[in-house]
Amino acid sequence: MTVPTGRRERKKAATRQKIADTALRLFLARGYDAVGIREVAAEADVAVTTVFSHFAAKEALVFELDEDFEQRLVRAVTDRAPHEPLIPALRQEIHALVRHCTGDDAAPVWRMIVASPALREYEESMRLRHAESLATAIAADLGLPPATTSCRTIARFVIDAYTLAREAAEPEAAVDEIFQMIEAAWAVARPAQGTTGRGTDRR
Amino acid sequence: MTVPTGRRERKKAATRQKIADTALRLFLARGYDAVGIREVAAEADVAVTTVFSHFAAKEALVFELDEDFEQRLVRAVTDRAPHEPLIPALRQEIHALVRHCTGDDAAPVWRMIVASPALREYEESMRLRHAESLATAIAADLGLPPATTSCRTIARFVIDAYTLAREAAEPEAAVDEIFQMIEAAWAVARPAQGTTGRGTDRR
DNA sequence: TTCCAAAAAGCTAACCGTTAGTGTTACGTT
DNA sequence: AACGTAACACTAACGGTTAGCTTTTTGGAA
Repeated sequence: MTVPTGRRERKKAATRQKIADTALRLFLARGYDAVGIREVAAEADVAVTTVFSHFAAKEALVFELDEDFEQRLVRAVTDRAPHEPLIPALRQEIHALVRHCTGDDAAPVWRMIVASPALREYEESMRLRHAESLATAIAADLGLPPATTSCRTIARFVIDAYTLAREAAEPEAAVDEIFQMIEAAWAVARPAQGTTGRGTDRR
Repeated sequence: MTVPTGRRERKKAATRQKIADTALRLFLARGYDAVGIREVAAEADVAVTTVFSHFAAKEALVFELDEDFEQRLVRAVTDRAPHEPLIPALRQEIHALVRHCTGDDAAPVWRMIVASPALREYEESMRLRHAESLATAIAADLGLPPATTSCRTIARFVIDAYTLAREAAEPEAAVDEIFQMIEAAWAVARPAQGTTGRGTDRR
């Protein structure tokens, strides 16, 4: 039972990386829609089925780097310091995420995403799944049932903030502006807080 | 230059209707994913290309009835009585829309949509387009530039309200709950109102 | 009435993303 | 050394979608 980096796992990771790199290179060079899966597979010297055994869909090749988005948001809720209120913690995390994807190194990829309707649609759908995870984390943190409406609402508002801020002329200012609105919305939501949560009122 | 209902337009509309009816009937009978476009075309006695000349995609066959959703939201903003505030007008419209799609007659269609990931994804993407239209209408109503962040934010919140309320245990109550949050968010947004709008402050 | 331009519909044939089915190779374990 | 299995390859297909081209229908002009 050798646990760490076996050759098999290394080879698998290498293949995956090779596919992702090849795909991104071709996409950036000639446009996402102009490059087919068969071509990516040929250029990476793998079979088409191998591509789909590593990535769920063609769009997923582009969002490979974006993997930890969901975890970061959830952790911003669960791992925050005691007595730290919820919304500011999320605001800080969204700030970091927006800053990251508007940086110069990520700009070409982002331009490609905006240019392709298929990629935009895929991302939106992905973000909605993230919103569900975030809602669950928030509800758990407050000791509320997982599908509480106010928690789901705030979670979606936070995702909206991320999406809208990126498209704004001044992303950083937009984050603050939208989070002022979210803060106000959360203040009036006041979900009945349970007793199995973290115990201290730091909403 | 005969303007109104020529025979040509009537026949075209009839063909379109026949396709939509056939498709919905087959989808409800055997499941959305189990019925292919070629089968819908054969059953409606038209060519496959004719189906796609009337509907942009397979999913659009299901949302044919939902066509005026966008217009209703926009009109809720533009056609409201003078001095009537914005958010309550939207709340009322969302109430009506939620009531409509949770009614008994629409229930089977709705169940089908929820059961199919492809349809869910398509609907979300559609709603986002609606949010953009709504944002533009709100901005125009206030005499603001079309892409004002606070207007886009509120528009997305309103769409979120529609989506979340439909999935809540008590949809009507959820609409009111979420709109309390939206009202608070809008109150702090306070976008600088221009002078070319409708002139009266009835935000 | 006759004829023409254009809209609507049809047919064929393909493209593209994706998957099922079926091997084959290479690795980790015993 | 032998075995089980994970990774990958190959073929062939399926379903949604579109391009290219022909045929039919229709509204209006000559």
